[in-house]
Amino acid sequence: MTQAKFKPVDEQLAYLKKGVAEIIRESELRAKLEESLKTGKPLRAKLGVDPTAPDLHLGHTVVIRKLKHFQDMGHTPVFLIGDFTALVGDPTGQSETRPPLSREQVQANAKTYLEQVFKILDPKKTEVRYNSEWLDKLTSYDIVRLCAKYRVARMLEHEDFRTRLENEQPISMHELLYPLIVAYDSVMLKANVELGATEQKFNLLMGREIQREYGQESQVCMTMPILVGTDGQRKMSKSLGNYVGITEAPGEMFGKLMSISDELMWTYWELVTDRTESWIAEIRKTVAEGTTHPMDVKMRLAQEIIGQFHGRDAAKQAADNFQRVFRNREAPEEIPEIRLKRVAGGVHATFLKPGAIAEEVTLPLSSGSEKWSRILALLEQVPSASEAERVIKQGGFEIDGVPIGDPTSKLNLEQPNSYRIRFGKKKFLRIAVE
RNA sequence: GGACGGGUGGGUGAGUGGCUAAAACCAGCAGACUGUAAAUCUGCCGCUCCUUGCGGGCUACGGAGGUUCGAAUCCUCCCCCGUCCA
Repeated sequence: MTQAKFKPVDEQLAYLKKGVAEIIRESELRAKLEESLKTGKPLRAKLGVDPTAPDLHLGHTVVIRKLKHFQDMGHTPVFLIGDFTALVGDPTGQSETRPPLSREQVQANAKTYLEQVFKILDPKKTEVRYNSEWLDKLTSYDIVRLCAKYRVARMLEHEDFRTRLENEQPISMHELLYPLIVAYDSVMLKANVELGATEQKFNLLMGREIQREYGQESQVCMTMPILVGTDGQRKMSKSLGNYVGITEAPGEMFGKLMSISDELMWTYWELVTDRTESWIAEIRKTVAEGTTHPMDVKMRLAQEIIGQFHGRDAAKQAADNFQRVFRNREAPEEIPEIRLKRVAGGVHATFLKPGAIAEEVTLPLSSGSEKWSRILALLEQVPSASEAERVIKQGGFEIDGVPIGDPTSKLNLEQPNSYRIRFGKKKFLRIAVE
């Protein structure tokens, strides 16, 4: 434990400030860093996450990456899993009360969450905590005392509560408890810094006040911008369908990242890569001058991001594949294959995906040939046969490179053959009749 | 507990007895354009069947009944939400 384990305060501060939306207060952060440098004691940086859904997307990583920055600077990342608060439900940004999760769901989510988080954080240096550790033990007495420390009027100042009141939408009692409980977590963890997205500001600030009430020095709040989703409009979220999941296949991620607008790409450089601000500014200048093509910069961005989760090679491969399919308009090198085989009482289908386990189903098909629209629906390549028919009518269907516009065209199930299918923009598959 | 307002397709939201698979907008999908995109334009956008047609059937407006030739629209009961008053 020597003082040399920390870098000079200015250097740390510069590193920690990259991409942040707001620091409350920067002067306090500086003071804490100085104190830690002097005593050799690392700061405790808290990030609380509710495992309400099992899958992380890039939006979540913005703030996790900031926690990593603290780790990089030698401080202690405290990764708090809100297994208790997940049962309460964060009202932030919610227009409705969330359906409560069961303990089992929360446990399961927490596990997969951590696996994903450790793609970014170093598990050996991270303090992982669960807030049920202390929240389960609170007595009614403790809860009443905690509630006594905050005023209703102030609670209702929270924008989400306010707008819900205005819009005549329901607010449940337990939702008012959420910010208080999150603040209490900071007390229990003795957090020096708490990270969160900008929408968490209210909750983070509450931590400052409640810590003071419990005789602790207030934490510094550091908020990160919300990552805009691939639609370029709204925040990235799974329910809006504008997300890039970090466990998604490289090819999938590549496609999604390339679909963001040129303008939005700069935000992604800033929030989900390790490039410095000056590096980003430099390359942005060359694009503005026309010496670098935005598409190439975007492909590079996609590669860098994918590399974080899948490794360099996979990222490179995804890039090559993208080049092939979308720029050269060829079929991808490896496409999923479905083998169909006539059996008694139907047709047996085997799904072969590159790098995945084969799956098998039996389809209730009796006639010798069947319409493509129905086949694709039964194989769950489209939501419904109507949908498939629509796409076919609109020219989104090709067999072996030949557009098929006739919705009545059929697949002969008796004649062994192999077909290379393009369905819509992105879907390629091979169907083999045996 | 009382008074009032409300619950429509993935979302917002129009529609007060037939012309309504239900306006409009958003999202989504396909095609065109392009440097992947974005933007723009065109079309589609409940499910299903076939002879793919301004075709047939089924399902749908919180739930259950009822009135009617016919109900998202009228009636009854129930459930849910909000506001105000207590």
